[in-house]
Amino acid sequence: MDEQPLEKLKQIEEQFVEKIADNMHTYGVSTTVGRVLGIIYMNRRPMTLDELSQETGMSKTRMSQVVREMVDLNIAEKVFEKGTRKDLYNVEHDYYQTFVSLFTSTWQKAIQKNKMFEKKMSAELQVIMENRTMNEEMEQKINVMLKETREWLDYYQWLARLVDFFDSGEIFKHIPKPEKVHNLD
Amino acid sequence: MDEQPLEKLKQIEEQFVEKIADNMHTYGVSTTVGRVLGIIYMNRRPMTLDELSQETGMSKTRMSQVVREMVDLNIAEKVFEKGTRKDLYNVEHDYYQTFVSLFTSTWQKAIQKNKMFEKKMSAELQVIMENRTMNEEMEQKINVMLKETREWLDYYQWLARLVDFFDSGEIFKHIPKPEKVHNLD
DNA sequence: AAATTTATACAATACATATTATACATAAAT
DNA sequence: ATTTATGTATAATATGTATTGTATAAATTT
Repeated sequence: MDEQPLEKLKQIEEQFVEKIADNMHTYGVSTTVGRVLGIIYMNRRPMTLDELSQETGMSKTRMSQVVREMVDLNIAEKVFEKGTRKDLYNVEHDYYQTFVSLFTSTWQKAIQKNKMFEKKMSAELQVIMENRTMNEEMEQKINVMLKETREWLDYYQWLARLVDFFDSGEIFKHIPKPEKVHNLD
Repeated sequence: MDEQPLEKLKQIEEQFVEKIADNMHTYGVSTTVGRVLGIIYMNRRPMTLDELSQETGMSKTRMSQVVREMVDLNIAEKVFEKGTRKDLYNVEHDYYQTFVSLFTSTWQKAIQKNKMFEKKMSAELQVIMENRTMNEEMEQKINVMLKETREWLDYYQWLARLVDFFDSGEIFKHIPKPEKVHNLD
C-alpha cells in the first residue's frame, strides 16, 4: 500500500472510533454516543461542541444532547480551560471504567424504578388475603404470588449488591485487569 | 375496593408482566420480548404461538419472531408435548438465570465481533512501522496506537473472563442469592 | 392424494428514536 | 447598551426498529 503513513494512521484511529461506536448498543447507548466517545478519546484532549459537530458531521444541537447524556452517564465530564468561552468535554480514558460507569448507571436506573413495586404488590395481595370469601384454590394462588413478590425483591436486592460490586471496584479483585508488565515493551 | 379477588389477582399478575416488559430495555431486548417472557412465566406452563398472539394482541408472525429471539438468547426453549402439533415454548423461571443468560449472550456477541479487530489493527500498525520514511513524531504516534491496541485486547480478554464469571455461576459465590429460609413463611 | 394446520419468509406499514432547523435565553465581548 | 457567541428548548423531519399482512413451504390430518 502506497498511502502516506500519516493518512494510514488516521485511518486506523477512525477504525477504532467506528468499532467503539459499533459496540455501543451492547452498553445500552446509541451509536452516536459511542462515536463521540471514540472521537474525544482519540483526540486525546477535550473537545468543544463545534469541534465535535465538525468531526461527526452532525448538528451542534445533537452534539449538545449527546454530551449531556454522556455526562449523565459518567463517561464524559465538562472541563474548564482558561481563556475560552466554549464548553470543553473530556471522556474517560479507561475502558474498564467506562464499562463500570455504563453498567452501574444503567442498572441503578432499573433498580430505582423497581424500588416500590414489590411493596405495592405485597400490599395489594394482603388486601385480597383479607377477603373473607376466599376458597382454597384462591388462597393458594395468592400464596404463589406472595412468594413471587419476595423473589422479585430478593432479586432486585441482589442486583443492587451486584452494582455495588462493580461500582466499588471489587470486581477487579476477582477478575483482575491484566498485568501492565507487557506494556513496558 | 369491590373487585372480585380473582380479577384483582389477575390484575396483579398483569402488573408483574408489565413491569418485566418495562424493564427489558435494561437487558438489551425489546419490551415485547419482556412481555412474552412475563406472560409465559405467569402462565406457569408452556404456551403456543396462537396463545401468545391471543394474550398479547399481536400477530402470530411477530410472536414467532419474538420467541425465536428468546430461544437464541437462552431465555426460552421449545418443549415437546405428545399429542399436539403446535410448537410449545417455555421460559426460564429463575430471575437470576434470565439475567445471566441475557448478560452472557449480549456480551458474547460483542466479544466475538471484536475478536479479530486487535490483530488487524496491530498488523496494520506494523506495516506502517516498517516504512523507512518515518520521523520521530510519527514513530511516537504509532507507539501510542500500538499501546492502544494492547489495551483493547486486554480489555476484551477481561470481558471474556467476566462473562465466564457469570456463566459459570461463580458470581453467586461472591454475591450470594439471598437465603431461601424466609420463603418458608 | 388432497386438505388443513402451522411456522416463517417476505414485503409493506406503523411507530419510536435520532437528528436537524429554528428560536431563544444567557453570558461574554465590544 | 449593544452585539456576538454559545448552548439548549422546541418543533419538524429523517431513519431505524417493531409490527402487520400476505404468501409460501413443510408437516400433519383426513
